[in-house]
Amino acid sequence: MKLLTQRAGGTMPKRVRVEGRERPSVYDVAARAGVSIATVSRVLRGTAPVAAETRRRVLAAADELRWRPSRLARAFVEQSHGAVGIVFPDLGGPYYSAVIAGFEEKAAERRSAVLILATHGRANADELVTDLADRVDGLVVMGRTVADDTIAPIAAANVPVVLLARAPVGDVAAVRTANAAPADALAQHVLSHGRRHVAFVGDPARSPDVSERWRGVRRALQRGGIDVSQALVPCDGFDVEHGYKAGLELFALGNVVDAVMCANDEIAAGVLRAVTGYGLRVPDDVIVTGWDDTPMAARTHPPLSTVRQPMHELGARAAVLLFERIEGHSISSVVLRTSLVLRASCGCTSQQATATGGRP
Amino acid sequence: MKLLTQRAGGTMPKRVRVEGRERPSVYDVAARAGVSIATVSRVLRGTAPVAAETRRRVLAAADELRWRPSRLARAFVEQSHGAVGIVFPDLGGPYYSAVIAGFEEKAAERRSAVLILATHGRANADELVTDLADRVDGLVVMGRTVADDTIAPIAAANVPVVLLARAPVGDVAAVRTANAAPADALAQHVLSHGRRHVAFVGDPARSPDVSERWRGVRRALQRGGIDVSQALVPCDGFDVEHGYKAGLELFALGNVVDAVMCANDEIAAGVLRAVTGYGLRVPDDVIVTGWDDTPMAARTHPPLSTVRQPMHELGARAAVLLFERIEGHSISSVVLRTSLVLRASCGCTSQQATATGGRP
DNA sequence: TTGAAAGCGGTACCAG
DNA sequence: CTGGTACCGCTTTCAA
Repeated sequence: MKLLTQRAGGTMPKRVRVEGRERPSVYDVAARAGVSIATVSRVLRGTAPVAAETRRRVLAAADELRWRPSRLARAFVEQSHGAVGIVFPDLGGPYYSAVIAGFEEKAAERRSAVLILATHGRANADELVTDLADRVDGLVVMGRTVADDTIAPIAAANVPVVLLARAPVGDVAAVRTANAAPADALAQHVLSHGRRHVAFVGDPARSPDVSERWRGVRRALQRGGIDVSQALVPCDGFDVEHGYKAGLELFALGNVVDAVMCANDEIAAGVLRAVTGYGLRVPDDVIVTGWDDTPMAARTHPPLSTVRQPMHELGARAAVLLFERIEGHSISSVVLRTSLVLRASCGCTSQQATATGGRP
Repeated sequence: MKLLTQRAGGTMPKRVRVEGRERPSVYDVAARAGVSIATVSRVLRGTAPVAAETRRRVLAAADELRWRPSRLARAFVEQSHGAVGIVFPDLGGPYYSAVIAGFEEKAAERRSAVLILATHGRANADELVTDLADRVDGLVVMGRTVADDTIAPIAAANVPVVLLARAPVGDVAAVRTANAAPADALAQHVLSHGRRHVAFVGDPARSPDVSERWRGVRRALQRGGIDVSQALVPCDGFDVEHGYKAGLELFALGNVVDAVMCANDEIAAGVLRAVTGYGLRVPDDVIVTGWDDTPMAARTHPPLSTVRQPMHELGARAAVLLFERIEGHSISSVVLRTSLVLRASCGCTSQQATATGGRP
């Protein structure tokens, strides 16, 4: 054995390495097994037939040396990171968790790692995303997390990109859910409960989703002959606190509002607190609606009427599309279906669900 | 210029490459700028002085070719991934979000990418973690996400590891918060409200944190001469739904319970619903307490008495420790301080906070 | 079935 | 200040 590994002009690796603290390499394993590095590679990858005995020796050597092929080297030679990235504005809240979970699940199936970047409104977000693009085989970017001007060069550099929760731009595909149509339907439903003073709480500038929802709501209100000039109530965030604040302000203004449609469930929960804090009854005095149908929607008092969107699937589909794109297939955008979930907060007692918008 | 790049034996790269669809490499840039690849590297890294004019030419060439050095190659030659990993059982809920946010913040400061792995109780979690360990410069592992037997070989292979929300094992450092002491203190406080029938809702087998909390509670109860044999109420998850179910079962048994201490705030919120659903009053009939002091704790009805732990800092400290370890420094474990937050759910109206446990 | 050798795209050392 | 070149650890022809 000793002889084998030392025969001149034979399998001896050029670099002589002392088996010390260092991480072993293919050369060490090859030497120990008395074979060439090519054979070691073949055994590990199963890419070509290897004699059973040789195979055994290689495996034994690898095991004894506790060798694991360097991912760094392998990634380098294969020109593939074996990882995909996903960019969010934030990580908190049930919506993001669900989307990420869906994405992560599909990535794990493909044995791909997931790089997560939450921009948190950092000033250098664009830089971080550009940076991330260099580290992954493909990238999913949510909503308006980064500027289109940042995405364009990345996509142009042949990095597969899939947009999430927004419209496609150029030839960059997107996965999103229906917004305007179900928002319109929900608003119409609110009107059908006899309401005429409807407010929408949310910041359309914050996300394409919200922007579309507001558009749908406004459309329905206008169709109902309602003045929408005062209907939009700003809300700087998507969590309960921001909803609560917005709710307080809304009623502090002494507004006569008999329905508040919110950009998501958490804002709605906050508004609900504010409303009841003012001694108003829901839905009798004021209707409140949410969006997403997160678990909390069924638990508020009263339970929230909302629009269910498949958050988990949103992430999963984005991942699937991304991997198809990475594998060289051409992909096209997807709009997922949503459904109205009517509960007590709009005055409906029974739950009904109606599919709206979206072609899957 | 053309001549320059073609002079024999000169700076012409051995590999002749047609400037086509391919990603440009240093060789292309060097050729275009009429310099050697060494100079290109120097310009980019600023690792050695370069003449202003040369520098300009290199930059121009890089720009024209839209060249960005390959991260794959750089990582390979530098033997560094420029990324750290973090392993969680799950991603939902405010606790994980906050911890991740803290971790991610520090990672971004170091210009390191973050690889997230949520095991979701997958059967092959250990395999995924071992896999992840090959892709990062260091790893943070939360609680009992994976078996110690999985961690050991990773740490033994010289991959920096920091444990999170659990005790250190061997020479692997950990960042955690105080549990037993504040749990003991909180339980004692509950007893001071005259309660004698105290239950603890949570699964100690699920996380070291919960295990310690239960230990502290039990200690206090026993010290108070209370029988703890029936005090532990199982709860399979950390969310509101599981808390609700556990709460229902607890009272369905016709138990005479006058205080329910929960493993976290969300479970407590669920229990609160169940309790009030049974027509019991909180805190008059039953005291309910949580843990974490997540934003929701202040919003429940009545607001939750709980134990505040610095979730964001937990993630941040883990990151800082990990980077120190990656940089070769030796690190030691940290226990972060927690504090009691007493609100109405235990019968206290005013909020008081008392630091407990932990040495920072 | 196996070995030799050519890269992958950078970094950094050594001369000049 | 600049060029030549030896790696980094692995995968993959090409020959034998």
